[in-house]
Amino acid sequence: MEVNDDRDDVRETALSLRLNYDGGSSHLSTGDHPRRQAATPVEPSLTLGLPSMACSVSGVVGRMSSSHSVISSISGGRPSKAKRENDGRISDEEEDGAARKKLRLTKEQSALLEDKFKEHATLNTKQKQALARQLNLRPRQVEVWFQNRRARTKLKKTEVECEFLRKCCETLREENRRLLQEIQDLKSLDFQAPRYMQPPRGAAAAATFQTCPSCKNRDEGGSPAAAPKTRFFNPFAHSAAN
DNA sequence: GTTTGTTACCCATTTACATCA
DNA sequence: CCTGATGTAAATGGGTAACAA
Repeated sequence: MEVNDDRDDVRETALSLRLNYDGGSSHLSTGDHPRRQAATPVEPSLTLGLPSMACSVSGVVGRMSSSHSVISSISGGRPSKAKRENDGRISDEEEDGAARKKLRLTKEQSALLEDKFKEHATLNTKQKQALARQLNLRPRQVEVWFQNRRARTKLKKTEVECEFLRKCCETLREENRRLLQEIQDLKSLDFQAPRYMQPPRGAAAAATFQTCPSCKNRDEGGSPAAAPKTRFFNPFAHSAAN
């Protein structure tokens, strides 16, 4: 068993994964199983991108190509706690009788998986098996990688949407403040509006204000609603009274 | 039409490990 | 150097849907 002590490799792989979030268009592949076709497609990357996410990964990828190892490394660690039974998913423990070890993908494996993910966010059985052979991994590992990759994409998308909504909220809040200030300014102005525009004062108000139709209907219909009558100002009635 | 088994997927969570203070 | 905290990716387990027998 090879112990991976190349921390830079791991770090660069993790970095490239982060930088590649939503980096390419995702397509739902045509699966060989109907269930796959019915699966929820992973949505294409958002056009709304944060500047920090648009940075190029070419430098990272270029450095990644310096390594020539192909077989993924497995690090030592604690023994596995559980294994799944009657599931068809074979754990490391079941497969080789040893404790579960966490596989660390090589840079080449990660890069190829990323490339495939950009082409298709999901894989059908044949694609999965072919990719597994190409990467010297088990199909289950390829499947898990794609599942986790879709989850990361979804999480990133959610974060972007959350940020977008936060900015929308702030914009609306600012607009609300502006409008409230505008109302305040208008109220403070003792401008002489045309008479028909002016709200009635004193005794004239009683003759000018009318019960709104809905309240009127409710009252006449004997509705038990105890809400106070809503009255509204009818400038035309006021001007007609004059 | 209903039941059962299979397959494949998503999701939440756990686990293993690297990194850093 | 050691250690605990933290972040991240791989892996697991549970649930569900579609389909065939």
